[in-house]
Amino acid sequence: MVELDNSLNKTPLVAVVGPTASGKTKLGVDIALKFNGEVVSADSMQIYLGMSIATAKPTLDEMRGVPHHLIDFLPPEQGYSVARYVDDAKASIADITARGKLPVLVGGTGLYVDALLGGIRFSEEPGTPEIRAQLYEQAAQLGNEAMHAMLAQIDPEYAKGLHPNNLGRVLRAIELYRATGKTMSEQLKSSREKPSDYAPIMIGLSFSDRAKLYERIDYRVDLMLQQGLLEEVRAFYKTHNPKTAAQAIGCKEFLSFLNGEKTLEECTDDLKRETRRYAKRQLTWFKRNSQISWLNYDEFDSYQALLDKAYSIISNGLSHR
RNA sequence: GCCUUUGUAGCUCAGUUGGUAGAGCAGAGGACUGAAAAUCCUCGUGUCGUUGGUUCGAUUCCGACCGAAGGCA
Repeated sequence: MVELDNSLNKTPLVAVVGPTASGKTKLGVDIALKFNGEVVSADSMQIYLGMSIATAKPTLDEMRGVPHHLIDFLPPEQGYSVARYVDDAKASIADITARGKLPVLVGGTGLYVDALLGGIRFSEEPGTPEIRAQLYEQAAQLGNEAMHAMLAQIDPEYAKGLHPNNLGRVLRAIELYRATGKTMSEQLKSSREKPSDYAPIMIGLSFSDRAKLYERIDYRVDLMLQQGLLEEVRAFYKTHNPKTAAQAIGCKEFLSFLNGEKTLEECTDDLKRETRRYAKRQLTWFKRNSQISWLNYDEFDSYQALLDKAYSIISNGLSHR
């Protein structure tokens, strides 16, 4: 099959990305309302049932009647993965598009967004917990350096770019090789052989003054506490034994308060700090993506002005496809 | 008012037996392919409160002043 102009074959969609607390939820809904769209979340924590305050899930009010996909559907006991996300999101997008509506991807999990929009094809092998467990055991005995050296035997190119302390990734690369005979370097190459199915219009939301974003984060954490974050966390641990979901910021920080190890104030400060750091990591991730049109709140007179700019970027983008 | 302690990086504090200084935290930058709100790497020059004095040389010793904390009146 020959593709004359692959933009013609691609599915248009809007993606709203950016750091936590930058206002993606609101903007996403506004865009969906304006362009007859539905929201597809790209958030590795909002997929889970429960922990609604901690993960800042949109409330029914905030959704304003716009259907939201990939939110609040998985029991916290279950693990999840990028590969599964890509499958799930593809299905949602196909469904939305088939009904003649515009998919609006909204979320801050950079890996999920890029894997989906970049058309990355993951290995067929769905992850092998036995091999992984065995490797971790081995690592506990031999140490990080030894495991890194082991990887260097298998895949020197990939090992070169990895610090030995980044154990998770060292072991994942060994695991992949043992399970499939394929090195991570080979996997990285083959994952990008096919072009993406999507023609995204990407909007990044942030602040040119980092301190402003941090103020918003602090404010939002205080708000979460007023909304009953602590009760939510307490109840969550009582009824669940979460795996991935336990990594959620806003969850793990309060554990030491519930244990009596720290005061509520200390935990709240921890939560704010961790959220700020998370926001910074998100910015680092998205900054390198040249497809993103950035809109900085503090460069607009009002939210409406920012919204108008977003609308015009999208209208423009859609008419060129 | 007097006495004591104290004033060093955004914060908490080390330190220099006199040769202009370093930790933790905060913060910044970066990586990222099946746990990603995770995981990991790199980054420390600041009128050593101000001002005089002693000294070849003072952030370090001495004096005064200013600020802070405590004590006595």
